[in-house]
Amino acid sequence: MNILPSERRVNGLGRIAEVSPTNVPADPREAARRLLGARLLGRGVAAVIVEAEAYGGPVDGPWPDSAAHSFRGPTPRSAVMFGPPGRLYAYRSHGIHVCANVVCAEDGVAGAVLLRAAVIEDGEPLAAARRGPTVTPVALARGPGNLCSALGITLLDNGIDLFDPHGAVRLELGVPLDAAAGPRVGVSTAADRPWRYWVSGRPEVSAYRRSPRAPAPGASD
DNA sequence: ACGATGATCCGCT
DNA sequence: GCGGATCATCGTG
Repeated sequence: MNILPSERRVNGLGRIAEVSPTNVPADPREAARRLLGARLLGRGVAAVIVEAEAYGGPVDGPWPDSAAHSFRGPTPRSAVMFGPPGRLYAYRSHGIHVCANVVCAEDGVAGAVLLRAAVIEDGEPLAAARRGPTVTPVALARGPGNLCSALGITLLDNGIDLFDPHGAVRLELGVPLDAAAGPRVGVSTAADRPWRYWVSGRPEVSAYRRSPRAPAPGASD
């Protein structure tokens, strides 16, 4: 029920200021777990991450991942993924939505974490204003596109340093949390790989949907 | 230059 | 559960 142990809580959902490393594990799977419970501060809204997915890189890298944008090497869109860790990789999905990743691998290596859902901790009226009048509180930042919308993250933020204390969008790590794990949402390849992590029981976690293009569960790929 | 394809979302049934 | 919106991106020719 609680995101953090009760003695660490602030405002029912909070986390702690003194535990705020400025880096994230290089391995995208460890980084995704580590980002659960982290606080994302974006343009008047604070939100605690409760769902994230790990993405690797090309076949010759440490985490070959055919589902990653970086799989076929750097392109103009995916260039940030090959840069230094701690940066924001923001991309447009389906022409409309913006999705946010935290680059975790070392400079020159592709590896990142897609932020999929968060609990609005502060600035809920602003998040609601961005999302629209019919959206319920648990859905404000449920889903990667909705999360960016609620926090005011746009493509213009692509490449910013999330650990810059003066940045417009910032990240503060929290205490490590237990994570449930399962397959990633909507990927048509590597669809069985359990690289999606979430905080059990949180209603803000998005629903799992398998890509209709993915092979039948359990088929080799 | 063109066609296929989405790391999605929302509304409808 | 299903399908349409909607267009940038990327690979291919």
